[in-house]
Amino acid sequence: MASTERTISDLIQDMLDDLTRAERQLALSVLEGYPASGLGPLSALAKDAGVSVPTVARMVQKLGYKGYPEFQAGLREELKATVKTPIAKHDSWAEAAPSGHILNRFTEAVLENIRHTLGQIDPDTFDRACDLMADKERHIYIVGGRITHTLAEYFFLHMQVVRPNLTHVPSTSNTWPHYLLNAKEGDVFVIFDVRRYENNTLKLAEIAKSRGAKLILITDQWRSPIHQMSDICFSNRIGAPSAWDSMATIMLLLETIISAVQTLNWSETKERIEGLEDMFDQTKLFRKFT
Amino acid sequence: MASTERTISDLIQDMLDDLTRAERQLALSVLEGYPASGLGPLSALAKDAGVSVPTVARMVQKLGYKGYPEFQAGLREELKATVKTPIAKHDSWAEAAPSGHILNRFTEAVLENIRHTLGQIDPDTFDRACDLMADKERHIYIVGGRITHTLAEYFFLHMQVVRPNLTHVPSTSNTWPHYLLNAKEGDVFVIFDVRRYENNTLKLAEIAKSRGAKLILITDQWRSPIHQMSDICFSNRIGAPSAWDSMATIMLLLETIISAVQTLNWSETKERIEGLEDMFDQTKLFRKFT
DNA sequence: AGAATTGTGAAAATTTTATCACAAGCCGCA
DNA sequence: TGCGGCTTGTGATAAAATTTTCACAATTCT
Repeated sequence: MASTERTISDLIQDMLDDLTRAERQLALSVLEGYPASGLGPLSALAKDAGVSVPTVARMVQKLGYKGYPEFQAGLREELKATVKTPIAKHDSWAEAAPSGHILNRFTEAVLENIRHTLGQIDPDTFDRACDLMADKERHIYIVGGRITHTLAEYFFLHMQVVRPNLTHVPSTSNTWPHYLLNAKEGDVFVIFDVRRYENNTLKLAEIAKSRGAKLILITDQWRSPIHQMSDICFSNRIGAPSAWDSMATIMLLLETIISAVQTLNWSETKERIEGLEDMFDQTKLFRKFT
Repeated sequence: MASTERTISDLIQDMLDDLTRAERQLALSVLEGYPASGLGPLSALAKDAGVSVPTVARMVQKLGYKGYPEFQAGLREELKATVKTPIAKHDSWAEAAPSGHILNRFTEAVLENIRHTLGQIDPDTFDRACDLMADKERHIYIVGGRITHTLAEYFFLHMQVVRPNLTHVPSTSNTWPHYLLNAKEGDVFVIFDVRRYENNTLKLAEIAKSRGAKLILITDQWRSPIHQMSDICFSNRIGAPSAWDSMATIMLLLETIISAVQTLNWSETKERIEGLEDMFDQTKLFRKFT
C-alpha cells in the first residue's frame, strides 16, 4: 500500500460523526457491502443507499478524492492489498483486536453456542411451538426467573404487539398464584428456567401443568427439571468465558420465534404494528418512503 | 449465473486449456489480482495483462457475458458473497430445517450483524469503556428506553454483582430527574438508545452531560443523536428479517463488557459473587446443584 | 422565518465500451 | 522457404454509459 495503513473504511468511520443525514446513510451503505458496493457505478451506489446522485458525488469529494473513479481506484488498491494478506481466515471478529482479546474470545464462544443450539432444534417442533403461540384463542403466560425475567419481559414486550391475550408472570413475585387462578385448559405457559433452576418456577410449572396448560420451556443445555413435564423444550447452550452464562443465544431464539409468530398472524397484526410505529415515530432520521 | 457455487475464478480456470496465447495471458492476469484487477476499466485490465482492448472484449464474451460491465457485476456479486464470513455463509444452521426457514434466515442475519458490529469496534475504545465502568469511585447510571430497558436491566443485574455504586434509571419513568440530582462530575451514564430514538433519553443525556458526567452510548448503526455528546459510542447492527430489530448483538456486547469488567475487578467480584450465592442458597431459592 | 441540506431533472463533459477493417504476427505443413 | 489459416494488435470510430455539474425546488433543522 502506497500511502498509509489507513483504509478507506477507517477514513469513513472517522468522518461518520461529522456527516449529515444523507451522507451518513450513504457512508453506512458503503460500509455495509464493503468494498463491493463502492465498486459499481455511482448511480447504483446512490440507489442502494437511498440517496441522490449528487450526494454521492459531493461525498466522494468530501472524502478527498477528485472524483468517483479515483475513489474506486482507491478501493481496488485496497482490495488488492488485502487479498494478498494470508489472514483471509476469519479467526478474529473484532478485527482490530488481538485474537486473545475478550471481544474475540467471547464472540467465539457465543457463536459456538449458537451453532450448537440451532443445530439441535427440530424445525417441526419449532413450528409447532410457534403455532401454539400464534393461536389467539389460547391465553399465554410468560414466566421468567431471577435472571431470565429480563428475557421474558423482552419477549412479552414484542409478543404483546403481535397478539392479544398474554400475561407476564415474574416467578420471583409472590403474586403469581393469582394468575394461575385464571389459567385454563389449553392455555400456554412459556417458561424460562436456566441454572440455577428455581423452585418457584418449578412449582408454578407443576400447577400450570395440572390445570391442563401447555408448557413451552426455554432452558439451558442441562435442562431445567421442568422439561420432564413440558410439551416443548428448547435447550440453549449458554456457556461463556465469564463468571456468568450468556443469554445471547436465547435472545436469538426468542427473536426468531417472535418473527415467526408475527408472520403467522401477519394479516391481523399488521395494523397493530403500524399503529404502534406511528405512535412512537418521532424521528426524522429516515427518509420518507414513497 | 446467480445460484451456482461456481466462482468466476473457477470458470476461467476450467477454460484455461482451451485458450489461445493472448487469452491465456489475460486470464492469468485476471486470476493474478483476483478479483480487483477485473473491477477496473477494461482498458486498464488490457494494459495490465499486456493484451489489446479487443482481446479483452472478445474474451469476456467467450466467458458467456454480454459485455464487460456484466462481467464486473458478476465479480462484485461474488466479492460481496465472499466477504461474508465462511461461518456466516453456512446456509443451514438448524440443519434439519430448509435453508429458507426462518430459523436459518434469522440466524444468518444476526451473525452478519455480529460480524459487522464487532468488526467496527475499536478495542482501545472498548477497553477504555470497561475501565470507566470498572472504576468503583464513579457512580454508574444505566439508562434504558422503551425497548431497551430490558437490556439495561439485564446489564444492571450483572453489573450489580461486579461492583457497587450503580443505579438503573428507566428513561420512560418520570422519576429520573430525581436521580440526576445526585449525579456528579466523573460519574458514568451508560445509555441505551436505538431507533426510534427517544426524546426523554436525549434530554436525560443532555442534563447528565451538563453535570460533567461521562456518557457511554449503546446504540444502533444509525446512531442516536446522543452520540454527538457521548464520550464513547458503541453502534450495533440490529437489522433482522422481522418487523423489529434484533437486540441479540447488543446482548452479546453487553455480556462481553460484563465479562471484561468482572475480570478487571476480579478479586472483589469474587467475594461479592460468593456472598450472593450464599444468600440465595440460604433462602433456598434454587434447587441444589448436584 | 432563515439557513443548511438534499433531491430533481437535465444537460454537458468525459470516460468507457464495443466494433470494425485491416495489417502484422505466429504456426504448422508441404 | 513459403503458403494458408488462425490469432492478435492497431487505430479509429460510433455507441453507450457514466460522471460531473447546474439551477432550483423541496425538505429539514434551528
